[in-house]
Amino acid sequence: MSITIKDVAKKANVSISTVSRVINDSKPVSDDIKMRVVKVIEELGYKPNPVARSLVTKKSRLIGVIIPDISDPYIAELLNAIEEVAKTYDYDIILCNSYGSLESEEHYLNLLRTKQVEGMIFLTYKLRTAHKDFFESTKMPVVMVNRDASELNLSSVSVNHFDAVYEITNKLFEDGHERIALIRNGKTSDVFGPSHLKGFEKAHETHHKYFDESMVFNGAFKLERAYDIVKQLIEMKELPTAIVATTDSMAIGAINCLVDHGYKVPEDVSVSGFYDTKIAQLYRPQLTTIKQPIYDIGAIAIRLLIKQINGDEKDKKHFYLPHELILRDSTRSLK
Amino acid sequence: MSITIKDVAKKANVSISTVSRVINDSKPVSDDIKMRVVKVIEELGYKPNPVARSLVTKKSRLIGVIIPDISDPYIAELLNAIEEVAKTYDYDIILCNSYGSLESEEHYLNLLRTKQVEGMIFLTYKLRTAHKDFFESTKMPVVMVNRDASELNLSSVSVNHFDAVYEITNKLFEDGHERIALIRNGKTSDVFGPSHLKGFEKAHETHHKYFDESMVFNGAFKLERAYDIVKQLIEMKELPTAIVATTDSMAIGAINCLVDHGYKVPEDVSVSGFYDTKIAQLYRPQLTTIKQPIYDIGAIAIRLLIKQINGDEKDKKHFYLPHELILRDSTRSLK
DNA sequence: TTGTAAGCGTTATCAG
DNA sequence: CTGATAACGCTTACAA
Repeated sequence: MSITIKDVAKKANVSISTVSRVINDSKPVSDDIKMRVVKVIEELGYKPNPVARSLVTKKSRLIGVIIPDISDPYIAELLNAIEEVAKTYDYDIILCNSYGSLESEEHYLNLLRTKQVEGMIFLTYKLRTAHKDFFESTKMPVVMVNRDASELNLSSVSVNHFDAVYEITNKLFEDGHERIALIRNGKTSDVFGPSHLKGFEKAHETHHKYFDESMVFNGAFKLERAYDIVKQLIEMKELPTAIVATTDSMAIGAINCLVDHGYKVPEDVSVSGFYDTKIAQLYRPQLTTIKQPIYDIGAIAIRLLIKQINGDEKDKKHFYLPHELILRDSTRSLK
Repeated sequence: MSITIKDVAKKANVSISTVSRVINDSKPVSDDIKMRVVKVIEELGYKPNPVARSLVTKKSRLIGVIIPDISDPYIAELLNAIEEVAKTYDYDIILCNSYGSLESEEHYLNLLRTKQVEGMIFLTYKLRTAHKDFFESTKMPVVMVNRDASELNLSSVSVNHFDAVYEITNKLFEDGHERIALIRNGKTSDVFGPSHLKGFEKAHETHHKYFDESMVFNGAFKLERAYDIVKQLIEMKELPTAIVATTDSMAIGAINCLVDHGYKVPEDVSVSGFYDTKIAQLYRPQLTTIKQPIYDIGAIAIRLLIKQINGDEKDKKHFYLPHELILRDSTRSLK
C-alpha cells in the first residue's frame, strides 16, 4: 500500500487535481499552496505511480531496443550510449535480443507495440519485407542503426561505408601493396555490402589497378568464415599482401589463420579491420581499423528517436557520421 | 484508438467481465460463449492493454537488471541468458547500466522500484551499506550474480572461486613452476578476493611451497593495471615463470606487456585467465583460463528470481555452479 | 455461468 | 487559481 496522490491531497488539504498540477507543473497554482503540497510530498515521500500515469497519458516513458547480439562489443557500446542518453531524457530501455532471427524480431516488434513503448531503435543484420510491413502498418517512431533505412522512410544513422573502405584500400595502395583482398560481410544481407565493394573498386580505379573480382570474399560476419577464406588463399597460394576486412572479428579471424600457418602480420601480410571494437587494441598485433564513433552513433540515434516521439522531427533521413582510419600494427608500408 | 475489452464485449454480446474471464481463464465460462469471445478477439486482433492490467494487478511482468558494464563480455553473455529465459516466462527486462557507480546504482534501484518491476537481478563490483539498506527496506525479490550475498539474506549464484584458483595454481605447480604471481581483482571491493587468495595460498601449502606475499597483486579488474604490474615485475627482474590472473582481461594485459617487452608466452612465462570470455579464444596465444558456465549462471539466477516472485522459494541461499579449467596455449609445463 | 459496478492512481475537462 | 468528476482499460468482488 504505497502512498497515492489522494493521501497527499488529504494531508495538504487540497484536491487531488491541485496535487497533480504541482507535480506536473501543468497549470498555475498559488505559491503558498504549492509550497504546502511540495512539503507534504516530501514528508510522505510520495512518488507518482507511472503505471496509472501511463494509462491516462498513453505514454510509457519506455523505449524498445531490438538488437541481434548483445555480446557483440559494437552493439554493447551502442547500448551504453543509448541507455545513457535515454536516461537523461527520463526514458527507460526495454532490451530485446533477437539473435538475428526473423521470428524473434517479429515477436519483439509486436511485444514492444503492445507494451506501449513510445518508440524503438532497431538493429538487424537482414532487413526484410516483414519488417517493412510492420513499420508501414504502425506509425511508431523508429530509428535504425548502422543501416541506411531511408528507403523505408525511417531515420537511420551510420558512418559512410563507401568512404571508409575507399580510404583504407587507398592507403594500402599508397603503401605499395599491389594485390589486396576484401573480406566483406555478406551478400544480400548487409546493406553496406555494395558500398564496401564500390569503395574497394573505386580505390583500384584511383590507383589504376586491375580490379580482380576473385579477391572479393564473403565473410558472413564470422571470424571462422574469414579464417577459412584465408586458409583457402594459403592453400591455393593466392595470398595477397594485404587484406581488408569489414569487421574487426573477421580481421582477427584472418590474422589467426595467418599466424597459425606460420605467416607474420604485418611482415608477410597486412590486415585491416573495421569498427575499432575493444579487441582491436587488445589483440596483438594491434589492429589497423576504421574507427566508428559508436557512442555518438548510439547517442544520435536515441536523440533522433526522442525528437520523433515528441513530434519535433517529421522528415526521416539517413545521417552519416565521420569515421576515422586508425593505423596500428597489423598493416605496414611496403615502401 | 486501439481496440479494448469493451469493443470485444460489445461485438460478442457479452459483458466485459466475461471477456476478461476468457482471456485470463480465471473463472468458468460456458463453452459456446467462450468460443464466441475467442472468435471476436481473433477478428478484432484484440490485445489486452498491459498498462491497465498492471494498474489493477500491481504486476508489471517486468524484471530490472542492474549491471556495471554492458560491454564486459562476461556480462553480455549473462544478459543473453537472463533475457532469454525471462522471455520464456513472459517477463521483459529493463536494463540499467550503472557503470559501477554507487550513485547511479541507487538511482536505478529506486527507479526500478517505482517502475513496479517485480524483481531484480543485481550485479555490482562493490557491495555497500546503501545497497543493504535498500534491500532490507524493500521486500523486493532480488538475486545477485557472481557474488555470495547470503549475508544480505539474498539469493545469489556464482562458481566457487576458491576452488578455481586452487585448481589452476595447483596445476601450475604440478607442471614444475616454482614461483607464481597472482593478479587478482581488487582489495576490499571484490567479495571473491579473499577466496582467490585463499585458493592461491592453499595450493602453495599443498605443494609445500613458500608463500611469498609480495607475489600477490591488485589488478583492479583492469587490463592496464595488470600491464603495469607486469612491467614493474620486469623492471625489478622479479618475473616469475607463471602468472595467475583472476580475469581474462588482466591476463591479456599481462601477456601484452610481456610480448611488448620481448618475452614469449608461454615459452618464457605462463599466464592464465579467468571466465573464458570470447576473447580468450580469439587472442593469440589462446588463453588457459577458468571457464564459468556463464549462461547457466544467468539462467539459474533468473529462474531463482522468478520463483521468488511467485513465492515458490522462500529461503535465500548461495548457489555454486561448477567451473572448468581450460588448458590452452598461454601456459605450458616446465617438465 | 453471467453481469454490474467498484476500484487501481493518474490526468484532463469543465465549472466555479 | 481550485475542485469535482469523468475518463484510461482492466480485474474482481458481489449479485443475480
